[in-house]
Amino acid sequence: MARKVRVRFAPSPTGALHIGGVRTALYNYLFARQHGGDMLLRIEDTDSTRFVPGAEEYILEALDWLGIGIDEGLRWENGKIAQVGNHGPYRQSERREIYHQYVDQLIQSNHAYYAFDTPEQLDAKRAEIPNFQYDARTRMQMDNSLVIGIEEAKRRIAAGEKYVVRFLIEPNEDITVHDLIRGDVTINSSILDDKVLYKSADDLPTYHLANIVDDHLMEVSHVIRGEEWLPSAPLHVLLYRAFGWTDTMPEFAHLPLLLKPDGNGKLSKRDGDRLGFPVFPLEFHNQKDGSVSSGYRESGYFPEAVINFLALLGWHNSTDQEMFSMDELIQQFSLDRVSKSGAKFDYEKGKWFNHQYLQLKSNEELATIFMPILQFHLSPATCPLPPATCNLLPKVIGLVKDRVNFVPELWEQANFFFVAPTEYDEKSLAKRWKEDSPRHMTELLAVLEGIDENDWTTPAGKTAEEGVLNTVVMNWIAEHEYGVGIVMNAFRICLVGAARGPHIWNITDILGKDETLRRVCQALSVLK
RNA sequence: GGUGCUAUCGUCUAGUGGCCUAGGACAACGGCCUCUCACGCCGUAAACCCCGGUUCGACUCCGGGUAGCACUACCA
Repeated sequence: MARKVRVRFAPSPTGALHIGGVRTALYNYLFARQHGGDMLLRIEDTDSTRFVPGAEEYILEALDWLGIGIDEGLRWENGKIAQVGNHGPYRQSERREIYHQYVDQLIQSNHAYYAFDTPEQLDAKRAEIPNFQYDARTRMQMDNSLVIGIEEAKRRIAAGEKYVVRFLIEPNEDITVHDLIRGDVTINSSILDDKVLYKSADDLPTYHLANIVDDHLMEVSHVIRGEEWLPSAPLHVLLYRAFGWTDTMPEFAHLPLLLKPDGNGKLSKRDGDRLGFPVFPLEFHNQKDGSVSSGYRESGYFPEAVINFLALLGWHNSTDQEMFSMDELIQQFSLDRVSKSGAKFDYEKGKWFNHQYLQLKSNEELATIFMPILQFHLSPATCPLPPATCNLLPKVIGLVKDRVNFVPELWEQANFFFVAPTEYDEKSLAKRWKEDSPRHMTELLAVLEGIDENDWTTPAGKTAEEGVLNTVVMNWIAEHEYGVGIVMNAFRICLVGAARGPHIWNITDILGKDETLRRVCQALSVLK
């Protein structure tokens, strides 16, 4: 009896969604799709003090941008949050009554107890006793219902005293968790402390309780989450046992962590700032601390590239294939091909992926994306680009796209098509602008002037070398025994302002006769 | 400190006892192409953490070290 696959991604709205979280979401999504199951999204906002406004919207929008679809729970629809499914609500802060019931169940079955020790008292205890832990060895010295009795505890609660509910863990029991990626992991219950399950201060459970209750109620079949949860997995197993839900306990898979590109440790927001790359899918303006974090979307990444890059950070299909569409990933993804060790985040590889996907896009599609960027550079004011410029765009992009990784970089590669150079690159001049260059250019001007306007543009279907311009200019060069390189490079500097860019006749094609001549004259007047 | 997880080129990884003289990709370097800069193509350099054991044979299995990471909150 195969259970329907239901997985969940359950982020906390404490800030922007970290790229590691994105990968966790992606693996969950791939697994769900592959098995024809459901992908749920639940918000774990049980820490009221850490809530960041806008984080929820951010997470949902980011997943939507990346194409990680949500079948149930909270999702992004038409620019706002929508809730779907009949296991809701899907925000833990809206499930208080549900948790009350299960906390009571645990109290009544003696799997949990009330504790009144304040955070300050606990801190004092920890300062006083090295390695202090609230557990079987110490709980009878503490201020809880095990010591004072349940009646007295209830009296104090009724009197308004703050309390928590702790899980009572029996010591000296080996607990084995089967992990789909790592196999059996066994730990002894004595190292676990009596975890706080519920805090009356904000009338909310902690992660551990809420997580188990929700996964059970939402009929989650597989828990795929980060490795940081592995140490508490045995606690979760104990919780399933205490509730009597072992029959339907989900299977676990703990994913390796994403590590810093340099040095050691988990990848963090600070690494992105320090090394200059985004750690978040979308740009995020944190309303709580005022910080701004850069995002992959705003940096010019395609969602497909981010997905492909992330998918391969910890998973591999054992072939040499590198490029995977979402559909291919869904088809081929497998938890037992997920690596066990953490992966250092290699930003350079991410750029390469984006380069690949950019080459796959049509010039027209890229033109659409590039249009606003071009407009910004050309005329930051509102006036629309002239239609002639717009029509030219796909052709220009076709000439330069193979040399960029990101759409915004198109400007640096193609700016001279739209704006005549006013300055000339020092290095290029030093290397390519010779003593004879002014004379060459003056003569070239005359040669070009003699070419009929109708012969100017390379005919469709011909290569740049097959046009009239090439024939005429090459003949002229040969006739005077000028060096091809020396003339062409000087010419290029006149048109581009530097020794770079596509084939020269591709440039003259787009510039047209008038503009080409104008630029040579201009250069001649500036460069002596 | 305790507990757990992990360990192949700089990085992501392939490798499930003989196909390994350890494969691919990114990055690096060199060459080709060429009017330039790129792209592209070709090539070079680059790794099995250490010590034992099992075995005819170990990158692969076992044990022990070591190292890295995670967890050790009324955070998730």
